[in-house]
Amino acid sequence: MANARAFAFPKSARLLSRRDFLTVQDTGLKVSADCVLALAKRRATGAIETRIGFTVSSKVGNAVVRNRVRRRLRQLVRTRRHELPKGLDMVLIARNSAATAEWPAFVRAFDRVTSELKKRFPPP
RNA sequence: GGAGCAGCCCGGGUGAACGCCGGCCACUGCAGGACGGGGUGGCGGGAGGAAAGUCCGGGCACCGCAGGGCAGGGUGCUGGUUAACGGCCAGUCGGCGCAAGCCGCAGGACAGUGCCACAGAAAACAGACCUCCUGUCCCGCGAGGGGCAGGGAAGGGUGAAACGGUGCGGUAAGAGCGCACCGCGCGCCUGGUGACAGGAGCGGCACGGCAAACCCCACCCGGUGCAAGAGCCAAUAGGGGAGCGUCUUCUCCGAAAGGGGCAGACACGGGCGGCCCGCCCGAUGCUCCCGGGUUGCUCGCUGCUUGAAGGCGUCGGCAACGGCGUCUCUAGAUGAAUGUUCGCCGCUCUCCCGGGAAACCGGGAGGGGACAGAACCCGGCUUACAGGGCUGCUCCAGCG
RNA sequence: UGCGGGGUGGAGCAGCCCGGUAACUCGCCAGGUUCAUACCCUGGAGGUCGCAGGUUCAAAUCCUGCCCCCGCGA
Repeated sequence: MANARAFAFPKSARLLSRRDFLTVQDTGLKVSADCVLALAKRRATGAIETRIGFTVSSKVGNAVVRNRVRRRLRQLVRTRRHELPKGLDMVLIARNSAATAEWPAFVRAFDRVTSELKKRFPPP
């Protein structure tokens, strides 16, 4: 059943409230990669699923640009979510350069974030 | 063929892989008193002409509203149109353009107040710096200069603007002093619903400009906004603090001190969501302050023949628009869906190769493809926009 | 989503209401003073008044439409 929808990205795998964003941003671990800034924190209880939220501020561009950046980030997370460590809360913040970045730049940035997080949060 | 004006329309298409939001249906099975929630599958739907800016106008919702007045805001040629508008349509006037057309916050300056820098003699009510003319006196051989009395405002100069303009006559010099044309004012006639236009006449020039200065006039406007508001809701929960006056008549309890009740007066406080008059309220209740709880959920919200809805046809109207008939049903998110990646086709630009005298044709490679993302819903306005299409019209040139 | 404030030499700010000359401080340049520097004294340069259009004889100022920055409430 899990294989049938391996690339799904339902709401249960996303951060949805302002409180969650703030705790991750205040106490989480920073990983910087080109056009993206990632923040991660291990979830308090023994939850398995990694939850991810996106932040694209108005400094990045107008509404069309912001939507495109957020959809590309979500596409990355959707297809390669299984590569990330389990049981984390993450926030991906788009930098200003994300407005003009091409698709390969997003892929390289995600590679950096993934390898860095695997070092910081090794599987038990 | 070139240059230009106006109006309308389009805003890439298609395929694969993997996804997101919502609706309906089926199966599954979690919880169970019930509403419900999860998973899987199937079938439909899923951004714009400006969705933008938030500049106006409405719908809808709550609050307020006996009545009156004052503030405040808006609009501003006329007539229509509309749910309404600062929008739109038609016309008038003024300006620009050879023209098609375009632009205009375009009421009132004898209701009042105010301002008009610098320059200039003088800046709004008339006045006279240089000067012109007449008479007379003085100085000087003379040319001429000066004083006084009077007439005049044509000429010079300053300015954005100088108290009608141009021409002819007239005069000592001049002056609407007279005449013609133009401008201005007044009433009359004609046309028009009206703004206004045209005509003949009279007056003999008085009444400078600025109201996108205060203002006056006419008309319009209650406030706040879907985080409105309603339900789940039991809750006006439970808790702490402060305030609720004075005097008088009558009366009740009491031996008295004092306490209570009704009514009135004067204050005080509160409410009437801009203010005032005015009105209402003030003792098992009311008002204010402190403090506590809420990642709240659902409806509103997106269609039940819906809705100031859209398409087509027809009728009325110059048109905006309206009547009738018929067809269509068209996104509903809430850390916020409507995509991401890779191909192909079409458009366009550059380069290379081949053919050709050239226009061009065939093949290959590379690049470009705008402005911009619904957030309660409509009607407008304004602003941004690669490229393309259609219709009508104007001017110029050539040919027939 | 509603509302408020601001944009003036390189920097900070007046002037705007009530139209006519853009003032001040710091900084910059030149000269003086000093053996030299600083302080001080004298003189000078430097501003499309955010952009566009309009009203007016005349606009930083008044009106209209845009752009940008900052702040506040729900």
